[in-house]
Amino acid sequence: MSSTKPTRREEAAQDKVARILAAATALFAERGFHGTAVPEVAKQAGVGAGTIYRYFENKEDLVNAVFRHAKQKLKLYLSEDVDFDGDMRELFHRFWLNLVRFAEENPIEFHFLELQDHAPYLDEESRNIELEVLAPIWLMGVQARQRGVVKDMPAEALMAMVWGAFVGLMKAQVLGYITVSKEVLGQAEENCWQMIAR
Amino acid sequence: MSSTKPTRREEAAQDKVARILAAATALFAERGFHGTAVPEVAKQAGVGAGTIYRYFENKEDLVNAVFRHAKQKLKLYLSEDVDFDGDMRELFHRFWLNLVRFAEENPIEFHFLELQDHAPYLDEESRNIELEVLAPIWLMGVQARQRGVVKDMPAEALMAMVWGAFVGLMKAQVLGYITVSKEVLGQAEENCWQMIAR
Amino acid sequence: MSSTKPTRREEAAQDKVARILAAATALFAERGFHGTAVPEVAKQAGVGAGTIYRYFENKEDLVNAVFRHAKQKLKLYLSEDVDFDGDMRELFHRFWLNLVRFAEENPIEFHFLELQDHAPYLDEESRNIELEVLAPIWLMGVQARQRGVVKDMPAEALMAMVWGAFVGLMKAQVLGYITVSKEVLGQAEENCWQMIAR
Amino acid sequence: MSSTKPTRREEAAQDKVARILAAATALFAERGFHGTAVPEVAKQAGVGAGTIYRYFENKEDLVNAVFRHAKQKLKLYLSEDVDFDGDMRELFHRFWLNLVRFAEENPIEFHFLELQDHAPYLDEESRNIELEVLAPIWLMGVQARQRGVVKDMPAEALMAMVWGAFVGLMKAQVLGYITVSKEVLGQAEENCWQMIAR
DNA sequence: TATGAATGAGGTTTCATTCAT
DNA sequence: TATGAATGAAACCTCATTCAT
Repeated sequence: MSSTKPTRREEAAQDKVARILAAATALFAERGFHGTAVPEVAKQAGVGAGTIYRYFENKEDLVNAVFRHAKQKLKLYLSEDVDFDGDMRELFHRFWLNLVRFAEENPIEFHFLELQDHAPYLDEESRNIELEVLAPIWLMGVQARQRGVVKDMPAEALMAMVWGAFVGLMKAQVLGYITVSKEVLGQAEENCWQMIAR
Repeated sequence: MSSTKPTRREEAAQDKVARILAAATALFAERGFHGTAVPEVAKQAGVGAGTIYRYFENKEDLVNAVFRHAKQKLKLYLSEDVDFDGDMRELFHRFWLNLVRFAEENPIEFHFLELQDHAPYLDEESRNIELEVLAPIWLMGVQARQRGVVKDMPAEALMAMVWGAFVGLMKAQVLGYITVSKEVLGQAEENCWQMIAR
Repeated sequence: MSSTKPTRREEAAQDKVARILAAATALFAERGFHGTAVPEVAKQAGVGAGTIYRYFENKEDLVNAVFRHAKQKLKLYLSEDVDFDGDMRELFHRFWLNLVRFAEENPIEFHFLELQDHAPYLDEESRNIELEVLAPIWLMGVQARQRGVVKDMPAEALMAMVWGAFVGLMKAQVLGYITVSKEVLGQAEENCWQMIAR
Repeated sequence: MSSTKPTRREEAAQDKVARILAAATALFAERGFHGTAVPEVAKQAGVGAGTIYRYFENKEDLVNAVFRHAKQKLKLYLSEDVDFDGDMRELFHRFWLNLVRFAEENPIEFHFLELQDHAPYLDEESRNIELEVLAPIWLMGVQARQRGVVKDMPAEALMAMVWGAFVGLMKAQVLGYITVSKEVLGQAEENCWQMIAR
């Protein structure tokens, strides 16, 4: 076997990084980048302030790691069980379910990713992963256009509207305006499909 | 009467407040609340740092004023020429146009309002105005539900999705993924209507 | 008159900068660059820690300012009443007196300048002034060589030895090994002349 | 007997201490005491950071050890082949050669020792060794005075000037102002003798 | 009333030292 | 015994706020 068992030290380090990332994600999501102090992250992660700087160059490096970690997870969720060769409505359903599951199982990551203005601190690697996440969705959009199942608009615009509608629902729930039940989510999916379907 | 013509001093003061609000809106929109330094706001507004504190208690008070100012403007735009007694599709069209016009004519305010997490610093007055803005939209939603023109879902959810779809479009444009032409906006309106129409 | 009287604010600022420079010179001379904390400088200067950063970009900028200020003063002292066309022994005497006067009247600056390893933080402007200080001494050395009054060695080496001998005396005094009286200084001058004279 | 042949473990420990001292000397010489981080010393010495604390109480203890080690070496060099009963010029020549050899063969130690302001961290043992190093030079000075071969000044002052002249030469070389050849060093010795000789 | 220099609390980051392995 | 990850005190620096002018 190539993956021999890691030493206890390596385990501890991985655990520590994981705890730092989790704490940072939660605090950045709640208060934004500038509103979060590094020692607060350390405290919530249960480590010393200096420890964070053993694993991350600086605060920007940390937030980029958080961003990449969350996007990577989103990418995994979105790509689950998708079949680009099958029925488009079915594919859309798949993506919708995957997105719902991601938002439900990772509300903090979802909130963090929906924060505006990551741009000022994202490095190139982070910008690349952003594109990787969008790629399969974009592929679906393009195929749907080609097959004539969706409206005659830029695929990117249609995708942006669906994504936005979903985010709008989630935001309204967070703000307490609505409660998003399973049933509402199901209806919302059909609504979105009708929004884009020809 | 209280509204006799203002003295030159009052005019100067109003001008100063206006410049401070404009500068603050732009900077908060660009860098967020915590990422913006009060002296920077003063510099961009062309006033001394201390002057800001003559008109606003502190930084939080300033951001609340910016929030209220932007929301008030949005409220004005949205309420223009709306007729709740007429055709629902027509009313929807009206709201859509008003929203488009607001976003086009006030991109900075629009961006500021779409920033997440105003919550941590909003005071009660600011939260109230938020509801005032939503009221007419909510009224439209409720009426449309009653008349059976829209889908059988919580009106708030439908409104949230439409709003979200519009925001999604705008965001995709800002991020450079699409260009939102007049034509696309018109199609998007019809798309959104199909999303919610029964 | 071109130099109208400065406002009280300008006076206060100049006074503040002077006090910061004085405090920084003393502390850097005593404990070195890395051994001196900026807030300590502020405290000794009687200003807030932040004030230093209004006048100096950062700690490095401060130490460069200290260096330049001290070197500039040394340059003024050294160039007083020197006559390059007269007798070389007389010129040497003049330089020696000037140097003695500088060290006596500005012991802290002298000590600061004799610290080793300014190099790591000196910027170009600071390196330039270093050369300006050496220029007249170097000129004396070269002339003395040409006229055949001093030994047949590189003028720079002779100058370095004289300078070093003087510094050695001062250092021995600081360390408590000797007391350098006026008389000793006079003898030392003659000794140094004999060291270099042909 | 205590000095039986050392075990391999003892050898390893001595080697480790030697490497730590060498690394510390180089880094302290280059960046000063406060500018040098203990983990950097460890890295350059090829040992773990904690290891340094097994052999030295703390950073101050380490720099004292470096100081003593360098001074001890200097003492060895200086005392080589000196004959206090012989000719003074000959003795002076001997000391000069020894000093030159030390500086040439141990440039780092020489640089370290010439750093100003060791005082703040030197302990008593270190101060004592300083005196041990000066003792033979001082003895030469006193004898030369008694025999009337040198000028009628405090011997300490004469020694300080010679030492300073030599240091001045070395410093000018380090700063790039001159190149100190064997020939220059020989002339410099004669110059120094003329400086102090009656 | 308006200014912006001054302040010092608090932010990011480093590093001497410890201690589990 | 040797390691180096972990710590937290303390460094440098920023910025919300005040106040003399």
